Amino acid sequence: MLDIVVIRRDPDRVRRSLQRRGLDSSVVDDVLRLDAEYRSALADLERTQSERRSLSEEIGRSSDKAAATAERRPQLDALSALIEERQERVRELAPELEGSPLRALLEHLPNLLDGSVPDGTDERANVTVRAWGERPQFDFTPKPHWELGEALGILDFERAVRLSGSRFSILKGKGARLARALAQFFLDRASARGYVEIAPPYLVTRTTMWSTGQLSKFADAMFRDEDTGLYMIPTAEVPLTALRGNEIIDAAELPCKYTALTPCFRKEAGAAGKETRGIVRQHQFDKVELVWLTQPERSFEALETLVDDAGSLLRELELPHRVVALCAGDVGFNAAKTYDLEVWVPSTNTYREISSCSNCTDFQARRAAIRFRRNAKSKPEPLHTLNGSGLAVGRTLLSIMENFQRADGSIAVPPALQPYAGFSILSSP
RNA sequence: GGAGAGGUGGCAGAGCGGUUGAAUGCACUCGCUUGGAAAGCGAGCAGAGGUGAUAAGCCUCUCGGGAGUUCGAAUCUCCCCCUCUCCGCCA
Repeated sequence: MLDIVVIRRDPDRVRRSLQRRGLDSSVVDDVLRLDAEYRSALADLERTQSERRSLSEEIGRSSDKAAATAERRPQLDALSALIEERQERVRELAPELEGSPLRALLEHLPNLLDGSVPDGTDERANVTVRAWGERPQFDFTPKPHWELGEALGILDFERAVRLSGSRFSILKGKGARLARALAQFFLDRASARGYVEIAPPYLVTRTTMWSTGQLSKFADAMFRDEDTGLYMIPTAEVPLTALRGNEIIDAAELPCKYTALTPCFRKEAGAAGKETRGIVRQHQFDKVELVWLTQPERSFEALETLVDDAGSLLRELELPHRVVALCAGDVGFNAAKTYDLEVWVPSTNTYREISSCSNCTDFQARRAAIRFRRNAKSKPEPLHTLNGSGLAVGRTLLSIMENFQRADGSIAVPPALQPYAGFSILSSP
């Protein structure tokens, strides 16, 4: 949620950001108009409330309260009627009330883009910041991971479909073990870099989901239980970011860094027909997430650290990859700036997103009411939140399979992972 | 799922219809005191919104959430949520 005060004071900045995202900036005028109406209605209401309040206090002070009430009766009744009327008006306009037009507009305004975000409307305009590693040279034709996996008996798509339908997969034997090893490896590295490991709920309330900004945009992408109204998390970003919601954090405690391994559930409703093969895009996948809560002035520096935290995993696993700064049109709803980490996938001869690291500035913190106090005297203010994958287990697994495949269809395990896996070669049983 | 108890400021904990946004204690901030500290003393210290200069001041709202009764609600009524204890079920 954007700060309404910023919209009031610097509407041009908001318009510019919307335009860069390729969105209609005229909503800003609607917001300003509704906001002015709301504030004038609020002032009217408060004036009337104040009048009635002083009358009530007079009654409270008098010795004969019944007489005092009777005496002021007509005035009180008139004021009460007026208050009711004006309350109704305020209710219609209030930005904090669900269902009000102003709230609806505010809810759908994406975060302000940072100035350093490159221009552009879609992923073609994304800018490669740096690349790391040598792409593997094969003296044979590299196979896609699903072929390798099925041949090795570690991936089973047929039975997964039988159990749960399309976009599910089953890992078996050493495949399952390797996935577990990766998750463990990621968590250990995150801990070493100062992230506190959290085992959060995988089901969260609508309010929690709303507070991290998932609901306005991703509502139809999420699984939800009808009975309880609980949502299955699409990423651990949700519980980790909302973890400190409605709290006022001491500045000395910042930055707070959290990590969690969780399954992520996504309907992938908009992705029909895309990437139906393999384990690239699934309804359920495991991911280790990294989340920061920082002081505002440190958040962009934190973003660079976060990207390095995620990148260090790929370096250790010796997976060739690049870091891409998303262009204006490609940066998500919550984020002010995003870097994607893309890993090399030999079978498609392309880089493929394996981590997305975003600075959400105060956008989520405002919704979730995560605030901090600079010192004992100062007012609470929203802090900045960041999140990034560190990393997606399935996508890492498939990139290891493809990058480390050998002519005989076996797969070498990256040295860093071997202590976790307990084996160095994955071959047919 | 059943029965009971309870949800008040950063924490603990009073208040149970009238100037109470809230006693008291702890924590915290500032000052006095001190060689320095502790203790002691004095002052301050919830959040949100509006207005103002992102000041002071002023105004409104908030005592789990929502609705209601009343001139007036933390206090009374109803609904919901949550926590705790006991019982049941259970990985």
